[in-house]
Amino acid sequence: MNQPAPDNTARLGKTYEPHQVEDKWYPRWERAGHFSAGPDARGQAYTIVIPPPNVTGSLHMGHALNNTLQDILTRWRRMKGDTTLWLPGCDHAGIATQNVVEKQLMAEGKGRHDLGREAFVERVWQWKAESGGTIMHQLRRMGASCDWSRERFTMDEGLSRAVREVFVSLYEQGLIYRGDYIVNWCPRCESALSDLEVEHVDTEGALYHLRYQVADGGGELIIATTRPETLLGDTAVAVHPDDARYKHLIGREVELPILGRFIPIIADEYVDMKFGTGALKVTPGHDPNDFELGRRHNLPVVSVMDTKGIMNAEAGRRYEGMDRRLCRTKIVENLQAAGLLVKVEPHHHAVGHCYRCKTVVEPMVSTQWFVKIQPLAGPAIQAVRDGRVRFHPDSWKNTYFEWMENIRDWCISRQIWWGHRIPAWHCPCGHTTVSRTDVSACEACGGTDIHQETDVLDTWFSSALWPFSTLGWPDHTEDLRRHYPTNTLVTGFDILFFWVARMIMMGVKFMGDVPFRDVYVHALVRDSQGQKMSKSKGNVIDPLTVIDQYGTDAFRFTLAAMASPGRDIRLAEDRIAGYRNFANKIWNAARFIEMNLPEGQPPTLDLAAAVSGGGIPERWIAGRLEQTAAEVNRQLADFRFDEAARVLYNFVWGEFCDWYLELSKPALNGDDEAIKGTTRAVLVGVFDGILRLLHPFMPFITEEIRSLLPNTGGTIMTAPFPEGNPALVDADANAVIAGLMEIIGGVRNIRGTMNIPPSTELAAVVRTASAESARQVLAGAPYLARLAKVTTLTAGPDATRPAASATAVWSGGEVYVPLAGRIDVAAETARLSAQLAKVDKELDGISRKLQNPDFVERAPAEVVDKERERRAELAEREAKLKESLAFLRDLR
RNA sequence: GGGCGGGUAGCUCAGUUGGCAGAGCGGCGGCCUUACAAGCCGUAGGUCACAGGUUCGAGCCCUGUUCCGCCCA
Repeated sequence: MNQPAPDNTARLGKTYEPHQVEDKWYPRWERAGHFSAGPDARGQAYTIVIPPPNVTGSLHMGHALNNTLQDILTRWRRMKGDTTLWLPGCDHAGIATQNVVEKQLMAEGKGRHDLGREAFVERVWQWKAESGGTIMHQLRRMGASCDWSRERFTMDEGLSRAVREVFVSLYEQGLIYRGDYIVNWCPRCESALSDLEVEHVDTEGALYHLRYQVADGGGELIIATTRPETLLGDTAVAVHPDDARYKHLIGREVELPILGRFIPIIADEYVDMKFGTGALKVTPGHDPNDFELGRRHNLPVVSVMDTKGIMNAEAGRRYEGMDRRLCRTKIVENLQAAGLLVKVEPHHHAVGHCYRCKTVVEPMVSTQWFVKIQPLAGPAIQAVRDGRVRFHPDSWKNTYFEWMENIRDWCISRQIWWGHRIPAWHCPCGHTTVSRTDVSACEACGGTDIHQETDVLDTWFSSALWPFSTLGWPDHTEDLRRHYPTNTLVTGFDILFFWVARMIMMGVKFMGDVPFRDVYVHALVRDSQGQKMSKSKGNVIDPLTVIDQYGTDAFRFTLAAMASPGRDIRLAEDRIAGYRNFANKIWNAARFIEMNLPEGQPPTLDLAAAVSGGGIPERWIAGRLEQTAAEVNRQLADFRFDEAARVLYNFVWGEFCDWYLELSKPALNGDDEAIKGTTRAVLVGVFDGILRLLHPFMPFITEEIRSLLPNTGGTIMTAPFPEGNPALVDADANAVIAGLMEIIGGVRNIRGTMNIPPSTELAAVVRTASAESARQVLAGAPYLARLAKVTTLTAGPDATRPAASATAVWSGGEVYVPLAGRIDVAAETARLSAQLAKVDKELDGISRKLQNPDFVERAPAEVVDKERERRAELAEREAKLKESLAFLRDLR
């Protein structure tokens, strides 16, 4: 400890300045190895794997919330003595990362094909080395206590080995297949997307009604479509088998406009008779539903676009080479000219967009790799049903079941270069060799003219393995043994399907156990208007700006306090300012304590011992600390970060600072050295408990203050977390303090409403229920003097009301404040009448309740007793108020 | 179209087996009180979206309506 400053001059500054403190502690913690789970086992393991952010990403509010909560859990469990591992790392984000580097190339006037695959991938690695993973550094500013020695990247050698093992193993078991199917295709990325990677955006489109001529003079058929340009790929028209309007046409043919091809009219129950005209054009090449329909009816598949969304030769000479959008315009014009366009109706529909680049997705048929998902989904559903994985809030399991039960096969191949290349080698003989190690010859024919599959895997394929691949799987490592299954996954609901569900499937499949026990699902952070933050809206608040402005601790506390389950967070800036003030409050409490410590002799830190020699306020505050500690533990165990934060805030500010610090002053300023000593000890002891309780939420300020005050040495990061010792809870002290608070409140109320300046000294006469109570009140004289400026105090069961006094009612009796010459009878009458009205209103309600025989008979006895007790209290209060009012009337 | 979540003080939000409607910010009045004016003391402010129902008792449970948001098709 530094030299204490002389004469009550504070060594600590008047306001808390977060920046140097933050810059100072983080590197110290990291250097000291406090973040590392270490190789040695100590206590039980507690493990969290980070939801790996994109390597291209930078910290946004979602990350800030997500990682604050993980850090609170991690720091809390670390202080409780667990071997905690919070494993950090990034995701290689295939399409996103490739886009970033392609943009760079574009600026140089080059495309990726100019470089070739190998050079391009090399370039991406180079980009990653230079600018990737900035978010990992930003997390440090959040105070995140990740074990950086175990940082992982999905493209690391080890994780890539895990990917290969899983791919080959699934392939060998027949759970991965390759085939021609219709998939979501992004013409800009020129790659397939999984169903999940398509964002449906409500769009104001149009429904075109087109006239098709039935062959052999059978009249005409009007079909309705939102995508007229795809008619070039139509291979049938479908109607519902029960549709009387069209029954007679089934089996005949229509002439496809423009191309003049003849296609059959088929019947299928898929057709919705109520939609449009009830006649559906069928384009198996460009619509997933039509594709299924086409399979059922053995229809040919015609693709009329290339991979960039440009019409191809199948579209006919007139349209070949046109962009699909232009083609739509042209074709509508041409149909109209030919008299084949019946009408155009406005139409709402959801249009699929690429979630990475927002391009309108084109369903296309191509050769892709798929995971057969049903056999994996079953056991993963079971794991949640059994409670082996629990969701918090619990209701998310419904969403999980809903999705898992309707899950479709997962398209895992992507036509990009950055990612895990599929370990399959194609041979001209037609055989494909899938292997854990690179091969140079076909396993079927031995031919060496083979080439590796050019597709890479969906990034989520590797993310799905994250909870075990990061721990060393497929090797049987010590980390894996100790830390799998991990304990808690903290994540946003937006990746529940992308990631959480797939991790459960893969964990159960390859590890034989779930990847985590608890999934805490947090909400979205919105702006103060409730809008989703987005760059295009310009309403993004940068977490780093917030940190600069208010400090990391205040920011973290805000996020924790607002993390109520099942509700989005509207980030209101004044809320952050409020918690910045809270940090300052804590700082000033430290300042006060520091000023009141004697030079060179730190007080004992044994709180229990100190309390036993302390006064009523000491016994009270120590007990309240323990109750608070118990509550905080309870709430954190239940993932109620908001409740834990609130309990702490209220205790620290509302009880410790507002009351106890004031109550400690008479002793600290007195002459009794023994009392001074115990008071100091309790002050420091309770405050140290507060710092430890707050540490998971506010790591920096708590460490800084603890280092400045007497303590048992070492970092607060590994100081024991208070569990709440019930033995220190003192009901008698609580009651005495509660009474004291009432009396002080009563005097303050009189002072405030009667406009008596705080500086005016008052006398008070307290009527009590007993001599014992009077003794306790009188013992509180120094507190009343300080907190209510009552300098003359008398108390007793028979205390009489002085003339011209204002009255306050407390549960033990009344408080009279003589105000000779000052009392405004009218004002005092009004004040008491207002109180009386309130009491009467409440009393009315309770009386009515108690007069209701049904309530008395049916409600639980303890509830009825409580109400009776309450009524007695109120009645007494009412009587006292009436008495005081009568007294005032007599004064007139 | 199907599903989920939400509507509580002027604003942002709590309200955990149904039993006294709360906090912060803002408002109003008073205070530089030897930790803190980013503070202290006091105080006002509510048809718990609407309509029914269950219950002795509903912000909470049930049904319907309405508005907002999200997910899926």
